[in-house]
Amino acid sequence: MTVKVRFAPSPTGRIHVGNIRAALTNWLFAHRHGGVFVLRIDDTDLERSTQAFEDGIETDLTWLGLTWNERYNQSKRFDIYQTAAERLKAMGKLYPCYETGEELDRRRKVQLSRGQPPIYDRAALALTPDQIAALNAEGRRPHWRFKLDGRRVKWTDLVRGECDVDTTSMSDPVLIREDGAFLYTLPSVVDDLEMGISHVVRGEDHVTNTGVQIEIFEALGGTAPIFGHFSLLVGTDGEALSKRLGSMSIMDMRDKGFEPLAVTSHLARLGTSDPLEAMASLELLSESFDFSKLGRAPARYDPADLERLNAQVLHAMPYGQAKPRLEALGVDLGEAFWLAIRTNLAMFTDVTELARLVAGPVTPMIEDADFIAQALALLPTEFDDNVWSDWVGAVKTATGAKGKGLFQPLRRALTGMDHGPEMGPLLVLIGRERAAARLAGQTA
RNA sequence: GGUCCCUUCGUCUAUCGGUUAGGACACCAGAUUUUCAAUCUGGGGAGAGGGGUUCGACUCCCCUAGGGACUACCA
Repeated sequence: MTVKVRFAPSPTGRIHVGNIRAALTNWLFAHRHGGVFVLRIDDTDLERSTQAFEDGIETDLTWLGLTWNERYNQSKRFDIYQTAAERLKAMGKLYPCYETGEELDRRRKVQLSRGQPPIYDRAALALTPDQIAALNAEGRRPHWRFKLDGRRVKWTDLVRGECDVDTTSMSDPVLIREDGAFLYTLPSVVDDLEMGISHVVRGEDHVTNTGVQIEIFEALGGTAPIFGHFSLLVGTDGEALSKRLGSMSIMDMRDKGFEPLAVTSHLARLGTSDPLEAMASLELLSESFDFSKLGRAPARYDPADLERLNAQVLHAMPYGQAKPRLEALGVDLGEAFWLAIRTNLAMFTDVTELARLVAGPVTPMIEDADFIAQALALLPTEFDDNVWSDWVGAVKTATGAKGKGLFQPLRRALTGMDHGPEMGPLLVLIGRERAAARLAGQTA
């Protein structure tokens, strides 16, 4: 079976960790099976959808490397939905309702206060053709509801196994609004059918929808795709993540300087039985993807894990990949520099600080002037790869200092800091002239 | 109020009736002539609670507690 999946975001905001996880899971699954990944912009809500958010979705997906093979806008496909709606109307599966929003709201509250489930009572189904004609004559425009069969709809879910939803416990869903706008449900089903979507992979917040959607798939004479509902993410305290989602947009992560692979590795591995580690590419990530590895319990999203993964990505980043970015920051000090300092990076932009350690200016920290003076006198004239160990050995012999007492003052004098990259390669990069100046107490 | 799902080390998870309950990350300790990083070695650390079923339960059933989702003319 050819795998064809879709990511269908609505351009009503920037995408965040919650919905990018859906995009990622679909992408990984598609690539694992040589399938097709469709980007379907769900802009049926004309009022809330904006071009800027639509562009933002493309920017974010592209930044993460989640490229798409096909792309659609639902707002350009209304005629297709209209045709499907007419078919449903002809079958009597889609029926007009004239209650106002306030009315519906009031009824719901009454039901709730009586301890009853807030389900639509299907009053509109009792309307006679004459009544409907009268209502229309009054200028009232209906919204349209899909008449549920009222049965247990079953499917075998890729992550949840055997599932069923009892559609008798649900209201008939509104498919078309009073103003004629299509609500998400119908376009989603029609497009899945029309585009030949083989697998619908999404968060478990859609399991109830699946029940009604399968009924619509079948009403339209189609076969429902295979469904997979992964568990949602929660915060570090186990509370719903949705409350903090605003601060976790992909855009923010990019602005803060996180590596895209850290973000994707994190979201791909979280909640799975695979180790939470940074992968070198999305392809590698997709090779280990398997629905059977997904847990059913909500997983905790911990930003600290993202930071760790980000560091991992940096620590393994080859020079060729870093070079253009180093150039952009004006700190491309060569491959030896990159290899010497990359394991000390948490964020890529940390390189500017580390570059300063080499190129200056560094204000030395010197406590024991005599000791440093002795060290300066012993500084070799030839700076080869062994300069650090040769020099330190000589200083050790001359002063009797050892261990921390030996290394710490030298590091402080040379870098002005208590910690940093390994001194061996660093000293070579600093060079004799600057090293000597710093040991002499000068800022260099 | 109703429906559905979930609950194993701090975290993500393995286990699919009989295990010293395994791994990864984190943490702690040690090693690698200082620190940071990396690496290696070792260590502590778990079945939400209560009832059943069974020779035997983390595993099956019920109840309770906690968490999540859904219950829109949002998606």
